[in-house]
Amino acid sequence: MSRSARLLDLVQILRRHRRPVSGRTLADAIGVSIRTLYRDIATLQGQGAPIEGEAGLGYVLKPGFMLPPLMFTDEEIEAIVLGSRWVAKQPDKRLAAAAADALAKIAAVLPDDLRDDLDATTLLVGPGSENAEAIDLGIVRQAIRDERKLGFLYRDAGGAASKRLVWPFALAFFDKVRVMVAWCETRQDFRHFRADRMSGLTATDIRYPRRRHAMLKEWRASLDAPGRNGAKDASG
Amino acid sequence: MSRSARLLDLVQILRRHRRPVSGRTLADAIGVSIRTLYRDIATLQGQGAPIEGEAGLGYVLKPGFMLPPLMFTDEEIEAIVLGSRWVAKQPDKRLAAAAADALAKIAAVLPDDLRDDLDATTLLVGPGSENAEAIDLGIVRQAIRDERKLGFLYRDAGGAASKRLVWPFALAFFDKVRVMVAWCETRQDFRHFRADRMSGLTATDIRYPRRRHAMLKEWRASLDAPGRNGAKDASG
DNA sequence: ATCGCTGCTGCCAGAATCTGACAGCAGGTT
DNA sequence: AACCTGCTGTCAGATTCTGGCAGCAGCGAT
Repeated sequence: MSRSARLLDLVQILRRHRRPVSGRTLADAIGVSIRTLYRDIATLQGQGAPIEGEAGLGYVLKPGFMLPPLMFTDEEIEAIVLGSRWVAKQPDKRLAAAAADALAKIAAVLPDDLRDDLDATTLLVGPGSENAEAIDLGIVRQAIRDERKLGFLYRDAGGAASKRLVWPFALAFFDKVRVMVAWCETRQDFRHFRADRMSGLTATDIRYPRRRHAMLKEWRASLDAPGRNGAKDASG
Repeated sequence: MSRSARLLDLVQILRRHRRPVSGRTLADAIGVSIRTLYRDIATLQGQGAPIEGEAGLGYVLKPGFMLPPLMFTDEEIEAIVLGSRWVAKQPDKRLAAAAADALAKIAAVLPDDLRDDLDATTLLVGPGSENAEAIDLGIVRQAIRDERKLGFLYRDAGGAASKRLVWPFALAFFDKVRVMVAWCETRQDFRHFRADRMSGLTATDIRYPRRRHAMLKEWRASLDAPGRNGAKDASG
């Protein structure tokens, strides 16, 4: 058995005991000498495992779990982060704090570019309707990641349809409705588009000339300025 | 630099390149021989990293990310799983599928006892009100984990208060309101209790005589039997 | 087809690391 | 005081890792 596998085993064994376990017992369980066990414990502590040893008693692992190395796709990471953000906004303060802590741990090991991707997935909570969107939001997310222009047909609240070419930079999640935030080329302004009112989505190869991150920042600033009224649902 | 750290570095370097990178380049980047690089690539592939090598071209890493070993508390894991379950129920099918995949990967490496804990946190989506609960749900979660009785004061829809001693076994999340599901000793039946109507929460040391998992199963079965009417909001 | 580049595997000796045993100290329980 | 336990240092042997070499196969360009 490899050393790394043995370390995970050790954590699992510790998890199964609430009372202190002596090093001798642990060493026998994983089949190594007591000396090596001490080294393993030290390694685990170095990796952040909350193991405590007390002389005369033994070792205890604070409730928790060590996740082994896992491979996630971008979308899976995005789903986890989005879900955790939602939990972090729930009224259950304890669980919300736990979600925030978990997010911080994940964010700490994420490469910068992926962290930027996640910033483009804003989480907003508010009242929403039940309509399910017919379009493939994967295309929208890809366009945001690649900073490419996106074409589609938009039907506004009044039912009037219009053709749009936009620079998408964020996807917001209301309770039931997804909203894409973008710079609209036709209107020369920020607009947001309800996903359930979009159709005929067309990904283009044309990169738009601005940085996604900068636009997001600018859009947020525009939201804070009540006089300007910020972005509005695209009807104009 | 340790081998494990080097492997993570290797993934990071691969992430930064979209075009194929030759093994020679990678080997120089991490400071090892080409032979060792081949071994490292093989190890990573063995751990599930989607690295592909083509003769005459080089290596490409499919978009994704390898999470290094991370330590989470029980509550942090619970928050992540709950959030992912929420995402998995969203109308955005692509992201929902990603959330389900991520959950499967996490569940695969979770010890059984922790998985049971998570089953006790049911996710239900439906209309809810805005009331924030005043009690500490951490106590409820702890009681569920320990399978211990819980005492509290409950105010029903009509405003009448009653003292309760229950065997809690699940915590359900509606959109805005948390609901505890438990066997009520006084009423000798399953009941669910809105967290915002509970007060004076008292954790006891008394273990209740049934297994949490069995009660959860029985409760779910009772929900499917319309004649019995299942558990109701505790007013009787 | 030929050439060059690359991925991939087997082999082997030296380097690096891991491991077990022993000794000794400190802190806690009985 | 006696005992158990955590923890550290040291050192030789076992194990693993590493680099160099050789050879085969697939791909693209000439």
